[in-house]
Amino acid sequence: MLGVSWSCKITNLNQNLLSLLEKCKSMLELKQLHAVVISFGLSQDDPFISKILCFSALSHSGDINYSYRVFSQLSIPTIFNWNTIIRGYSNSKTPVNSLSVFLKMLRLGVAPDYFTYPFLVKASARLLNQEFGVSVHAHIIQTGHESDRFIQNSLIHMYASCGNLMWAQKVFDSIQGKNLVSWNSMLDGYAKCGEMVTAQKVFESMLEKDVRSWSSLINGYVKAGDYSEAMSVFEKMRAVGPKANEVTMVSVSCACAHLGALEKGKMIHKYIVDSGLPLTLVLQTSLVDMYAKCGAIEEALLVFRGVSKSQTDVLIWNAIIGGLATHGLVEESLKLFKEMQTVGIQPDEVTYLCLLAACAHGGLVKEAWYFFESLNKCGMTPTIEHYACMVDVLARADQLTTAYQFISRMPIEPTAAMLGALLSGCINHRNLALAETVGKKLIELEPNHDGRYIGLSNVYAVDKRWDDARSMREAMDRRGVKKSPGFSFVEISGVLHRFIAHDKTHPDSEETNCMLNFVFRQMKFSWYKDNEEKSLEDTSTRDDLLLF
DNA sequence: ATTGATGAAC
Repeated sequence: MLGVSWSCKITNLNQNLLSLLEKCKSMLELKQLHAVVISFGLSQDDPFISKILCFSALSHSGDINYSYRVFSQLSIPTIFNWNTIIRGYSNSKTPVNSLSVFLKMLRLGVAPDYFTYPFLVKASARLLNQEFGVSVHAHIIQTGHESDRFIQNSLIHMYASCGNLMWAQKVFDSIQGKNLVSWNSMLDGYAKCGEMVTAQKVFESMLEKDVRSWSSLINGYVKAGDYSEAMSVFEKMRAVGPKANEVTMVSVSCACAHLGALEKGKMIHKYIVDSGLPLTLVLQTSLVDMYAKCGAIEEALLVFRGVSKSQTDVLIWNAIIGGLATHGLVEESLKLFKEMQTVGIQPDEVTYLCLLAACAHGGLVKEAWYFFESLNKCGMTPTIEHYACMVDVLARADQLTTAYQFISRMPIEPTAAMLGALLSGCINHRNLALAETVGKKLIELEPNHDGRYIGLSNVYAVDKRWDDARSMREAMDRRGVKKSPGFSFVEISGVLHRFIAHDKTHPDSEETNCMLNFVFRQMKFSWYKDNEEKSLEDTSTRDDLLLF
């Protein structure tokens, strides 16, 4: 009697424990339940251990390292346990550990199964390591799993991620009975590699399309820099396609950001709210960035302030700090940086880049040096962009010699953009001797870049060396450098208008130029008022050359 | 139990 009752109680306890493990929400809770499992002597008991491994390896609030520690205590892990760990690492920050665990498995003579390989292939894809991918592929063939569709689909993605579209296509062609995932993986592969003509063809030949197909195509156009095409695919999707989701909207708002299309951006925002899509942090970040890039910094702040501080991460702080910096709202930008530290978000390399950009706009040399040094103190290595920003700060603040020395003492080679910043500093602050040296260096560095000749020509023009200035035009012709026409976009009532220099095809071209001339004359007038000592004749000739 | 996607700076 007693035995039956006890075994009944234990069964109940086990059931309760299992259901508690299934409902587990946090690592703290999981550790408490794990303690119970251990105290009941069940630490080798598969159902419990499997649940513990799954939560800590796969859940969003899990901890893969904890999972691995539990795993390594097992005397005989099941294949399911092995797969859980490999899968967990494949989604982690260190996918390379998936491959270490795989090697361990092979050394112990444990046979992987058809669940193991998709995780391993994913790990190789995330590492962008084709060598790993190919060895995993070899194992797949050796163990006779090459016609598993899950495995084949993951191989397409891996090869495409590594830039090997030919092999991705080969795997795709070999699939008997391709499914939507096969098609989407192939489409996404072409789109990610910027092969938009092929991507478009694949998309059109698909009989069945889902939200991922559309999103891949849109995102491909965004990554390829064809933002208007991305927008028109989205319009078409709204008309005939499936309902857009968060990923679609992130791509679309990124396209608006690059187009500076505020009206469209606002429509996108409205669409997100109206269609009841959850405003996730990723989406909010892209909205903040979109509004900032479209010049609507107030709207950007509104979206940003709508996120509760405890939900924020470094990316959204960077978006708003950088947005304020480009709007010249330097004080606000630095204030938000302080606020970010109060909230406890650690700044990263990009944060410092935004801060340096703010300093450049505000002429804050001391602060820039402080940030540049804190970057080093926090154990981060300044990138070429950080150095470029510092040069910009110094050049704008008329510390040209310091800027020049800074460049020569850098541990890396200077970029053209960096010398360009120095050059414009030299021109603005009339250090023409240094300007000429830098201008010549720039042409040496980029002899096929039209702007570099114009840069040096501008130096001569400011110096009134008109013949030298004109000779730059000849130097360009001699070397066959073509001046590519400049163009800009203007959005009026949601319609994008493109203006190319000297292009008169726009219906309102005449009226626009009339207005521009008016504005230009006004500007000149106020410039003359501020610079009365400069002679009128000289400047008109100079304008001519500066604008060629 | 499995495969396919998205955000920040330059």
